[in-house]
Amino acid sequence: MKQYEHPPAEAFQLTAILHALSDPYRLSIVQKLSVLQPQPCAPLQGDRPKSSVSHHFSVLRKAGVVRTLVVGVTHMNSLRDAELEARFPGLLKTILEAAAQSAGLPAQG
Amino acid sequence: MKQYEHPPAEAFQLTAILHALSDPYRLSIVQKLSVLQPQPCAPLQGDRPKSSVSHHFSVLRKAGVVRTLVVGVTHMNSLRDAELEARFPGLLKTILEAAAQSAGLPAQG
DNA sequence: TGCATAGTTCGACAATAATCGAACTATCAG
DNA sequence: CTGATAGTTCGATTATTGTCGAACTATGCA
Repeated sequence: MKQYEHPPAEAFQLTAILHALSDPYRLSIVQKLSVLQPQPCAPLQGDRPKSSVSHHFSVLRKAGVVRTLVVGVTHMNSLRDAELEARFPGLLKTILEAAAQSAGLPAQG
Repeated sequence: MKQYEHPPAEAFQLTAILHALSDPYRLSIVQKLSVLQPQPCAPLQGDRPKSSVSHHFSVLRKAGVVRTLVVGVTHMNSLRDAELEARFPGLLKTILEAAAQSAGLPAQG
């Protein structure tokens, strides 16, 4: 049950995080994780082939946005929200709010 | 004195903004603007050739991060902070704080 | 009109990133 | 060991970005 490498919070790079979140597909993964966590890759896959999904998760992992825990045969992903919050306070939350806002402003109008 | 096109705030795309800010050079421009605004391109140029600088400003403009006002022979740039704040509350501020934090935590240690 | 300044546009090239099929690895069930 | 499942790695292709010199545009000043 080999695990992944994850950068420590001190090594997080703001530009890498912004880049990771600047892709709509990856941003949508992060949004989904923010409401249900942890979650395997499969239900987050959408219509993409597995190799693409794997690539995007790897970008998210390397940026420090997501942590992947190998448990049995599935890979459980969760946001590294506490570490992100400690390193870059408010960043993830603000971006998620902005994302929620831009994608069909919920039940208000 | 022809002016530039700038997207209206309603057309801002979160992913485009994140992408614009995910480049270290562009992020540094935005940081400099945040402390002194408005400012022409020249003093923000760093060591890059004019054509590169122009390209990066164009990315920032198209994303809605920067507004460029042509006044006489210089192009005065400022952040569209109020509009950004209205559209994506806290986003720019949080990113700027994160940027300040990651680039050499000031006088503390 | 002529020249300097500030910045853009063009076009070519280099580097980075996204996409996807196919083959592979690891774990679990039988 | 066999088969199934979950996801990765590889390698090739394409698309998007960044970079920069050279030519260009617009304004201001003499």
